[in-house]
Amino acid sequence: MAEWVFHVDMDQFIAAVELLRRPELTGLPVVVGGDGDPTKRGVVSTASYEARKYGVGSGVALRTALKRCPHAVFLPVDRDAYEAASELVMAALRSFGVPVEVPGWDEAFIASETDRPEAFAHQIRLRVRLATRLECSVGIGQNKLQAKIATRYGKPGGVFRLTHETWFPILGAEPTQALWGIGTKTARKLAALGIHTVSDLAAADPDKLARAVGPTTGPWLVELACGGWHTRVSASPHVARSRSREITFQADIADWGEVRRELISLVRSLADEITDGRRPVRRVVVKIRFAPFFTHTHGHTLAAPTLARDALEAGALVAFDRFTEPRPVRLLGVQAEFERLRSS
DNA sequence: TCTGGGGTCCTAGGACCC
DNA sequence: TCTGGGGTCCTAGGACCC
Repeated sequence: MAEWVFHVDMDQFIAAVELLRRPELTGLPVVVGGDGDPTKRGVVSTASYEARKYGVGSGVALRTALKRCPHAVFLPVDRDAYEAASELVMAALRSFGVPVEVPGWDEAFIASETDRPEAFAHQIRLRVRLATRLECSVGIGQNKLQAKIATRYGKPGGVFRLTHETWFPILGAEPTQALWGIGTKTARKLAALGIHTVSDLAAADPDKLARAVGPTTGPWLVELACGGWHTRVSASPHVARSRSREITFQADIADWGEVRRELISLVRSLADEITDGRRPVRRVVVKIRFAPFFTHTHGHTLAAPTLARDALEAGALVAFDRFTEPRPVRLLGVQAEFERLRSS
């Protein structure tokens, strides 16, 4: 039997969870984001397929979404509800007794040996639906990259297979941004080198790309374009590197004393979240986005790794005091980096 | 398109050491 | 006495993803 990788991706996950408890909204354009008030600063987390017809998708500003689709139903983000739904989905996937890797709330990779991958994919969809009443799409591939990209072609509610043989016929003429890991910035850099399509990138010289985008990233991009991605599906639990809290103010804050008070409150709430027996924090980083929209960070490495609230607060203030230009602040964030586990 | 919140990994330059 | 080369860590920023 052959080894296949399956990528399970929930359809309009957040919107679908909301529709489960508000069935009367089914068929309407539903937009989930921020605190549900589309006149405030914030972006769309997920829009229902009905709303997407109006150009409202993930990442669009709520105010823009309101203009494009004024009759949409706007709902606040309810993290706890999505995490609970996600747990049910992942439990259903693990019930197959094969390795399940969970890179995000609404998606998972599964490795399994089978000669009938489509049949297994349909089994996955059935089991998820029975456990959660939610729909998903399943991509099938010979590695994680192929499976991940295949899902896109299966959406919504379908199954699609992508292999070494079909990779270039299906993706070769697509723009480089079709690949997972290439965004607008990298696509633009590649275009400047005359690389526009996946096929162009697959044929590019890795050394030349290394000089353009970095020693690791360059050769990796070529490998991506060839449809290779040689990492195994790993069922081992995710070990967090960091934990952060950030807040975008509804109006920019010009009073530096107020920014400082907001920081203290942020770092205290962050400390409360991470004191439950995790690894100690070795470094605290403060992030400030100034008006109109440029971001700076300053960090402070603690004298010794700790989970003590006072030490985290003091560390955050040391980092904060390295910001010397008091300009109006749009966003304030604080990040705790955990002590790294020593390998070997 | 006036741009959230929570993450991850990579890059490049400087410090520091031998 | 004006100066090599390699390794590694730290730091800030960039890019990307969901």
